[in-house]
Formats: sequence, C-alpha cells, structure tokens
Amino acid sequence: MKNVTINDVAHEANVSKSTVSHYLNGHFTKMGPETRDRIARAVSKLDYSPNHIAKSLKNKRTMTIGVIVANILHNFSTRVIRSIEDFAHGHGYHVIVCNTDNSSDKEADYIRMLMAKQVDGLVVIPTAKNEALFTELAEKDYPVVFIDRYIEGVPIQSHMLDNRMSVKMAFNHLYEKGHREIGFLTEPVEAIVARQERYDAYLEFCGSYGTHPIPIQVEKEEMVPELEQSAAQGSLPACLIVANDLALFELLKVAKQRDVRIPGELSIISIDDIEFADFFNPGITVIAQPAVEIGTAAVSALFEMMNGRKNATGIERFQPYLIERESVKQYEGQ
Amino acid sequence: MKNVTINDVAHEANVSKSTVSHYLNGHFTKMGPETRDRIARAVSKLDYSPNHIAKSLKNKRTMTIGVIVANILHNFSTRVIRSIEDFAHGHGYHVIVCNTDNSSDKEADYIRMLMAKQVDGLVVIPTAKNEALFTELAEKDYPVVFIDRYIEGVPIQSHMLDNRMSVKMAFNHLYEKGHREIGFLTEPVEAIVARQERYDAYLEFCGSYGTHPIPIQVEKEEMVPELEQSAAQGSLPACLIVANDLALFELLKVAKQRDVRIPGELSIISIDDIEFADFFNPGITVIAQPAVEIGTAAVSALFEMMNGRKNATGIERFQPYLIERESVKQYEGQ
DNA sequence: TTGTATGCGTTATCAT
DNA sequence: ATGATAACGCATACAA
Repeated sequence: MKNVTINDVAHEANVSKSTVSHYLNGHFTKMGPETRDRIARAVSKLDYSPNHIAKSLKNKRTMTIGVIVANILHNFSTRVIRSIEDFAHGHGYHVIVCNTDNSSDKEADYIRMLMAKQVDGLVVIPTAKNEALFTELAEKDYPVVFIDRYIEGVPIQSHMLDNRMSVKMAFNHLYEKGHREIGFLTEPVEAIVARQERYDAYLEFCGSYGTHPIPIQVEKEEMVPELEQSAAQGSLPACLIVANDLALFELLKVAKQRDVRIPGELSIISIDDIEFADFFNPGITVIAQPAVEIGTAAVSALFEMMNGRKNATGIERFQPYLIERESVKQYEGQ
Repeated sequence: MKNVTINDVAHEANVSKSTVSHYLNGHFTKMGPETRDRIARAVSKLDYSPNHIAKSLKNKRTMTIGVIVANILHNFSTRVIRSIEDFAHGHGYHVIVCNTDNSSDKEADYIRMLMAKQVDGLVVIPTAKNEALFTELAEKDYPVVFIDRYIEGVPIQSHMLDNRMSVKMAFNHLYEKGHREIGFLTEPVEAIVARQERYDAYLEFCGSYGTHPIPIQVEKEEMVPELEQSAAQGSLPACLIVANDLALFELLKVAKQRDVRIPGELSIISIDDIEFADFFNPGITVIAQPAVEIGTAAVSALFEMMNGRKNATGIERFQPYLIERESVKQYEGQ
C-alpha cells in the first residue's frame, strides 16, 4: 500500500509540488482560484495527508514534547501528565511519556533517545544523579523544565510545591489541636529533594515549636513490619505527619491490621491529597498540592522557552492548602 | 548551535558518509579496523548522535507507538499505559499518550495526527463512534489493537475483561452469601460495550438465579444526589454490584454521608480492584481485572502486527478474579 | 574496503 | 501565478 505523497497530488492536479505545498500551508494568495480548487479536489480524491516526519526534518520542529517521570502510577505524576497533555494538545503538540523508576541510567537513556528523536522540549521529574547531562542540556539551550524536584547547581527552572510550607501547615494544624507529640513518617530521604525538604522542615519546626522530634524514616517495603512493631509495643506517637500518599497507604494498612483507632489513638495528617481521603473512615486531613497548576505552569514555561524566550532558572514554588477532615484529634483540655 | 551531522563526522574522520553510516549501523565488516577507530574517535570527539527523524523518514519506522485512552486519570488506563510503556521501552519504542475524554472527535483527531506522524502502531480504548475511520485503518493494514472495548463490525482485535464472567462471579458470591435482593449500580450504559456487557450479564443472572432486578443507571454527577435520596427513603437494596471504581467512589461518599453501615445495611461488591479497597473500613470485596496482563497482551499483539504477522481480529478475553474482603454480609439463617 | 549517487517527503529560494 | 531545484540527515544500491 504505497503512501500518497505531495508529488502524487501535484501530478493529479497538474501543478508542481511547490504549488501544492503552498496550498497546504494556506498561502492561497500565491495561486489562481481555479488551481486552488483543482488541488483541493486532488487532495480529497487521493485522501492525501502530509507526512509529518518529512515536515519535521525540514522544519526542525516535531511538535512533540517528552515527559519523564519516576512512575506514572504515582498519583501526582498522573495528574501532572494529564495537565501537561491537555496543554500540549491545546497547542497542537503530542506528549511522549517515560517512566524512570528513579533509575538515573534509564533517565539518561530516555533523554538521549528523546533528543535523538528531536522532541521540542522536555519536562522531567529528575532523579538526582544526572547533573552533568542536564547541565549540558541547559548549556545547549535545550528547552527543559523540572517538576517536583531540582538538582543543586543545575541551571534549569523547577516548579514545585512549597514543601517547607506544607510541613509548616501540617505542624501548625496539629499544634493548634493541642498535639505536642508529633512524629514524621517518610520513605528514606536520600537524595530526593522533595523528601529532604519536608524532613528538614519537620526538624526545623520541632525546634521552633519546642517539641521532641520523632522521625520514622523507613523503606516503603519495610514500613508495614516496622510500624506493626511500633504499634505492638505501643510506641507509636500520638500523631503523625505523613510525607506522602504512598507512606499513607502503608500506615493505613497497619492501622487497620492492628486495629489502631484514628484519630482516637493516632492522629494523622498527610501531605498530598488523594481521592479516597475524602470518604475514608475517618476522612483523612490533608495538606494538598495543586498538581494540575504545577503541571500547567511547567509546560507553560517550557513553551515559552521553545518559543525563544530565554531560559528562566529559578525555583517556582506553589502553595499547599489544608483540607481538614477527621483524622486529627482535638485535645479538649489544651 | 548547529547540530552535528553524519557529514561532519565523515569529514572529521576523512571518510565518506556512507562509511560512517555503516559504522553507525554496526556493519564493521565493511571497513578496516583503523578507519573504524578513526570514526569512533570522530564520533566521540564531536559528540555526535544520529538524527532519528531523518532515519525515520528513510526507514519508514519511527519506533514510536500511540496509546489513546479515555482518561489517563482512570485507574485502569494508568495501569494499562504503564504496562504498555514497559513493553515498548523493552523493545526500544516510545509511547505517545492521548486522552479523548470519550469524545470521538478528539479521538479521530488524535488518530489522524498520529498517523501523520507515522507512528508504527496504535493501541486504543475506542469511543463508540469512529467505525468508519477504524475500518479504514484495518483495511489499510495499519497496526491497531483495542483494549477494554470493541466496535461492532470493525475487524480489529480487542483485549478485554470477560465482563460477563466478572458479573457472574460477583452475583454468585452474593447469592452464596444468602443475598436475594441484588442491585446493580452503573453509569449510563450507552454505547460503551464494557458497561453494556456488564449490565446485560446482570440482567441475565437475575433471570437465571430468579431474583428481581434492581438496576440503578445514573450519570456520575447525579449519582450522589440519586443515591442520597434512595438512602433517605430507605429504598436502597440490601446489596449492590458496582460496575466500576468511579461508581464505587460515589457510592462510598453517600454511604459515609448518610452513615449507612457496610455491610450491615448495605453489602457491596465492586468490579475492578482499586488500591484502597484493601485497607478501607470495611475492606471492599472486589472482582479484580488483570490490567497489566491485558495491556501487555495488547501491545504484544500489536508488535506482532507491526512485524508483519497478519492482523488477528477476534476478541481476547481475560479472566477476572474474586478478592474477598469484608463488604459483603453473610446471612446466617440462609 | 571505501566512495558516489540517489531517494525518503517535505519546505523554501529563486527563477520565469 | 507557477515551477525547477536544492536542501534537511540519513541509508543503501552500486561502483570503484
């Protein structure tokens, strides 16, 4: 099944392909009305549709961007991707989605492949270890923006939650409810900035509020056994700030298994809203982050760069907001 | 910043570009070892990387496939996309993700654009209204597979859940627990085959088990008010088969608001597993579907087609499985 | 073993 | 108003 090309159309309409090209690009002033008609007929007769690859080769624009995330299964990533795809589609662009699983090798691989494919820009939730590669991109003025994380020393703009503020709001909410025994549950902080920032903020506020820090930092897989044990020995703090939705899942599993009452025995406030938090029993009080706004702002900035505005390099912070539900106990006597 | 091309490399290495091309494609037998070295040095010195677009134009393969779903935010779609991306990545392919929001216009748009971009294949969860377009694709032997739905009369292979079986399992489970008042909650069936199949199966089993059908078919947005009202007048059935996770969300919201006890007053079994079902209170009994398997089988079939095997056209069914938790009440006296 | 020439399907420059 | 021709960056058939 041979594909019909601009040549076929030209032949069918008895004109040169340059004229057809003009027609296709809307330069109607450059041809007589009857040739225009003839071309129109030829196009629809042959059911011609331009080869975008050839176009891209010539124009050096593929109308495609790449989105690289750790894992599309994460709630935050899904929402971000959706908002990016919406924006891109609104501008005639397509989106290639990639999962790194937090492997920087896979990340580097994807980046190189996407560049080879000449995508017009990249939005990425970066792993921590490709500073050199990213710096190189930035120096080449290749359009890239970060989301959710940034890399120290790499001049690429990032759009992320005000993590410190999110912890501050959580902490403050708990404190106002009379809590003084405030723990913090997180996956290992490692080199993931978002986690680091939240953890640091927690420590900071323990200091400024004068409470004793009770950090629980444990691998996701070991979270359930670890928490089980604490629950069994009754050493769980009276209340917990949970660093993200994945940690929340694990905590809730344990709470159910060990039958710890929320908020009776354990108060919970979690960072990042999750759909079921609303109708869970009890409803989970949450510090939500505006994923759609973040995603949209990021692509939006990317498109500015792709259209030649100079690369911004700062960090754009987005404000979290408290959604109060029922998972935090109010101390009456306080 | 001019991009370095195969010509630059050829020049740098003092060979012709054909030799470089051979080198790049691993045809090392076709050159002397020292020219090979020279080219290697030139490549790394210039930091050359082949332009994939030019390659695609020549080879007529973009190493890219398109995935079209209704909404990436749906749990099922997310999991399917993840499995597809994994498979594709394993074969050196990239994935363009598109959301139709169930609009067939948007769908047609995406399909045309993706074909213009010469993607090598398409996996789609089709809306109901583009029979003509899809039929055309099939006739052109363009590699396409469906997931989750199919279109009557369109010769494109689909990979989907055995919907009838899923309802049968749900119905049977309920019946065995002693239930005789079994309702069915669904979004409007309309032209969505998956919904239709589940609904039809429900009716069928009402017949064969001899129970009175209590279908509740209502738009997602109106589900809450509708259910609220039923709850208020106490006209909710004793037990409900819920057609999918979205409907389950709405139901759970109402249950919480009106304080209807599950499974005390209302037993629930839902089709399609969802993460929180496990640690929800009570745990939601569920008929799960193997999203990853379905996605993987679909891409796998797609790749067969892309590699020239003839288009299969049947419907591939996948078996659901019961995950029993606590949302179904056991009638003792039965 | 290496090079020349041509084509992939466009756009764009420059004639006519 | 229309057409011939040269790129774009690569692969390949054919020569040398």
